[in-house]
Amino acid sequence: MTDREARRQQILDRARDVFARRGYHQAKIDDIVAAAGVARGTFYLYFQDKRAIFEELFRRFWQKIVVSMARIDVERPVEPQVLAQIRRILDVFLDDPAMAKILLSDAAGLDAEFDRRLLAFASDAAKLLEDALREGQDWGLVKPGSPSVLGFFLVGGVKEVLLQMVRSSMPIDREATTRDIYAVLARGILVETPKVKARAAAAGAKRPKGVGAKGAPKRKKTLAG
Amino acid sequence: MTDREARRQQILDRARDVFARRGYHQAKIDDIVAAAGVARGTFYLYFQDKRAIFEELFRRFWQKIVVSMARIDVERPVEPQVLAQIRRILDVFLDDPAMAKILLSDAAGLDAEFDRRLLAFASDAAKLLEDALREGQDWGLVKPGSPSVLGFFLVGGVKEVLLQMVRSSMPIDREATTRDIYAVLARGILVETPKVKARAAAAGAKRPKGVGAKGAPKRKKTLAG
DNA sequence: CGGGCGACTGACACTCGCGTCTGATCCGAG
DNA sequence: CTCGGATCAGACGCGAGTGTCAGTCGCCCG
Repeated sequence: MTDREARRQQILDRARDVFARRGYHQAKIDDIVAAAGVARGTFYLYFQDKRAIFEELFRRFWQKIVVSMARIDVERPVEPQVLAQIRRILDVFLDDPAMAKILLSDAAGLDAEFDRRLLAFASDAAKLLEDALREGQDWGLVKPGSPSVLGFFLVGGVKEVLLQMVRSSMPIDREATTRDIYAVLARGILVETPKVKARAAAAGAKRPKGVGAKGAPKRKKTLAG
Repeated sequence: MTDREARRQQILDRARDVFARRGYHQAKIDDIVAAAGVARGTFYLYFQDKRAIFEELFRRFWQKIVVSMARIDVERPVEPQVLAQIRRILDVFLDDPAMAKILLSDAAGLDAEFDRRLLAFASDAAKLLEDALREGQDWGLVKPGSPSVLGFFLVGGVKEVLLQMVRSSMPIDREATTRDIYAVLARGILVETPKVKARAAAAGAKRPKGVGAKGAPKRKKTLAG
């Protein structure tokens, strides 16, 4: 039956490409069978319908992600563990850009049932992350703040960075990106300065208070994703 | 013609609700006309097709966002400006949760043309934000790191927080959320500690290095969105 | 009063893509 | 060579959903 498995895999691979290129709704069965070089009927020999093949792709990639996860051991130095974790996630997504794009931009909005399942995943995982952050706060490793807000922020940040990287298909320095993300986690992006109440009216290149540049354009971007 | 405008607005409002509830693809013209209490034909008197009404909703909301934006003046204290900016964004989205949900989760993946336009928006805005961050780095206000990675991270973080808030429709403390987001921007989430190379093997509740709790579950959440 | 106008209606014809099915073809095993 | 299973090409029927169009209705104006 290794023959059958190979054929199945071939169709899966091509379907993945089509989904990534066109998006779920624009991807027609005809596109998939054409890309896979098989007849229409053959497709239905291996998969019940379009939804089923999409779910299988989704499930397989999800599995890779889950495997890449490791709990942080607070008894040991945390920084290298977190760096390694970030790097693993980057690798999983960037090694399969097509699936990454599908997961990050097409997965939502398929239908009510699929959305429901994603939401369920999301809320389970959010709760776990919340607990992890709360625990970190208890240990004094994580700063105060609503754990759920922090968690969503981190998750969203990583998602967006990955999505943009995959979309623009520009050259990616994974090592540098890992460090950048870690830097945000660890220290934020604004320079820490003593509480200088400097009203700083006049000119001169004296830096005012310790806060960052965040201009109008920023959120523009936000929504475009 | 105020009559005509009113009718148009009525259809727009109801369509917004339907899109928010069902998502773009699941929302049928029949759903919209039923919700608006008009006949099928009437809909086409006011809008060319489903795509057109969606674009109009999108365009209007986008306008509100653009208006809410203000450039950060580095000559004046930055912290209050950034806090106010975060708060304005929160207000725009949370005051119209239906549109927020549509924008944040249904906008991508409509079709090739719409995606293309979103990407254009995104890359323009990303470039502007990149410039802002780079400028901030020149001024010493923003820490080193790839401006584009930082920018995407921030944008993604804000998006995700908003999306989850809108989705779960739980009670929201806008003031506290504003502070939480600012805190991440300004200082990250991990507690800063001196470079203690503490290998810290044994037990004991001594805190190791200054890094945060980020466990396996986290990314699970990531993808679910 | 009646004729015309424009907003509105909803049944209808049409398109599109899905999933099935049929008969032909290919190929390895016996 | 022959048989049977897998595959092929593509025609087919079908249901969902769209956009249209002939017709209705209330209103105003002469």
